[in-house]
Amino acid sequence: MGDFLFLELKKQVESILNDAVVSLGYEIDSLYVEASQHSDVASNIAFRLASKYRQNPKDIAEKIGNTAVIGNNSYIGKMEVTGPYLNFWAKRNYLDDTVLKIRKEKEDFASNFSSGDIILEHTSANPNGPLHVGHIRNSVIGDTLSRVLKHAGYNVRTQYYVNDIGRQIAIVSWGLKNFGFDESKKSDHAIADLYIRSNQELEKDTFKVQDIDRLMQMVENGDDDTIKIFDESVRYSLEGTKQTLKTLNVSHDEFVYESEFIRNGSVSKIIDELKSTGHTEIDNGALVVDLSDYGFEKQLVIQRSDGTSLYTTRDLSYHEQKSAESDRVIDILGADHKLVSSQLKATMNLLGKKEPEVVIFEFVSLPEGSMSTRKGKFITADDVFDKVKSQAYKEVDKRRPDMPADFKKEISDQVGMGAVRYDIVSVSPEKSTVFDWKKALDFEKQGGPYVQYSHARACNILKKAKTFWNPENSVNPSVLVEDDEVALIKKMAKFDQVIDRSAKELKPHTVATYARELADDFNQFYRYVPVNSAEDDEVRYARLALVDCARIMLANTLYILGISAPESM
RNA sequence: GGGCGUGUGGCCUAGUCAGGACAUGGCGACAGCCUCCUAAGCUGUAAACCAAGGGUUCAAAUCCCUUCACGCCCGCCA
Repeated sequence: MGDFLFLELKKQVESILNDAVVSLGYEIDSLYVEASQHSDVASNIAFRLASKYRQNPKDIAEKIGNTAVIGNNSYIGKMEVTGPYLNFWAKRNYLDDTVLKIRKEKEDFASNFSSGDIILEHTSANPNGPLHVGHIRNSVIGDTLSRVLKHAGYNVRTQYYVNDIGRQIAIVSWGLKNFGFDESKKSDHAIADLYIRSNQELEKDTFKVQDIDRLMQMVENGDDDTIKIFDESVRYSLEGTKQTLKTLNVSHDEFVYESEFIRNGSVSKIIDELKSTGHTEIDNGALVVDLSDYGFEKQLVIQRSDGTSLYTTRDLSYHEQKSAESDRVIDILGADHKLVSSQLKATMNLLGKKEPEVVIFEFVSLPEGSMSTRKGKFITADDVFDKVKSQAYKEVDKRRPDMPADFKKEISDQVGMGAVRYDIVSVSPEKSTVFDWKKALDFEKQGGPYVQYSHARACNILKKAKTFWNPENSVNPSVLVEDDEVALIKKMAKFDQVIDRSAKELKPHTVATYARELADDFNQFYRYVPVNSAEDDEVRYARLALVDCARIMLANTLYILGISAPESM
């Protein structure tokens, strides 16, 4: 029947509609088949044909309804014409196949339908301090997206681009030389202290700014001692960042260092390539690229008048490398990169290279304004995680007072981080948000913990059935006829569409919405349909199989969201 | 000044790109439910005509125009 369920059903409806439309002599570009609240799938194609052919949409819908032929060997059970709408319902075998398929394929259900190599860059925060609540929006979006794309079948490599050569690292290194390193603190926090303190010093005494310029020149000229201290600064900062990301359940396959591109000659290579396009010129001693063909009024500076390279230039080299090593390049970037990323895309295009697909997310600000590492105005991710986890501990303690402390600790860590990740990923990236402690610590209903709880409930039912039911036993899914059972099965069947769309549109938040809906349907079922106490054996076993399917799907959805799925909580 | 993004019940939010059948869900409020599988659950009530105004269309939260508000950005920082 194909690899899909909902998508297969949709395809079949499109197919019979297309046959009907063609045989009636109409021409149309799309069949407008979508999921509907009135049926399983519906089409409003009659409206489109009505305006095109100047006929009554109801008549057209009627004609199509009379012409369309539903094959026996399909998922479509019923077609109904409701005024101008064409409604379709799935047949029983659609539900049965869904249950059987999930039981058979488990976490591989609706996966591996795409292929190709993707390099996905995310987080890439400057190594001059700890990650703050804005950075982790990048991490969560990037990590979730990489999980979605992997499930879809892509070979995804995630990269963190380390800016180890910029001005702010020079400032940190200057501070490290002058003030020393505070061993008592988490390394990235100690680096932030140095960065903030150094900035204050530099503001007071502009003479010292020359020190920074000198450090930058020395590092670009390959001075060993300077490189060493830069590396040390970066290593300290990154060490802390990696810990933070680990707590968030985020990991990168590779860390790519910006300085590499200067030292291995790629930067000078790309400058030559740009020159040979004929679109560069010298402006006040600096080398600039003319992007007016791409609608940019201002020229892009790629080399300073003192001959040193800029971030932009090194980023071009980095993208040249990514472009060569993969089929698709995806960047997750904050809203402040909108302009530079479109300039980068234009320049890549000018060079005749693959452009990155850029996912932009809007800013996270504080109630008192935007964050700034330099001014020390930020809330660190570590701080949020700690507070959320201890709040979660209180919640667990309240509900499961008799459980041992290590259970409470483990569950509260999972629930706390689940709440954080869900909270971040569930809002679409293009919305700017304001961080609010009260909201962060309030485990609002129907967030991460809600989905986790639904999963734990499913596990609990199965645990209770262990003595008399084996998940490997074959069952007859056709006895699952209650409304709540059918609704749950249909929701699970739609997983293929969710992954497909999320991967195509690079929108991770749709998976969060789906997770919530799936949990809704499961809880509904849980409330109204008895499983272990069902009177009939065949029914009980089929329901256990359904619970097992729900367990698999909830766990899988949580996995894609990077949230752990506790069996008990 | 210009560019990009956002504006949905008291608060947060889905839906907007591919216009259609009663605008999604939560928080908060109010009223209930321990129903045998964990009440981090479930049920019900009140509450938005989708920033404002115009336009296109048989049909607009969704497309176009204008205005307002907020956020981000605008060449030798990263």
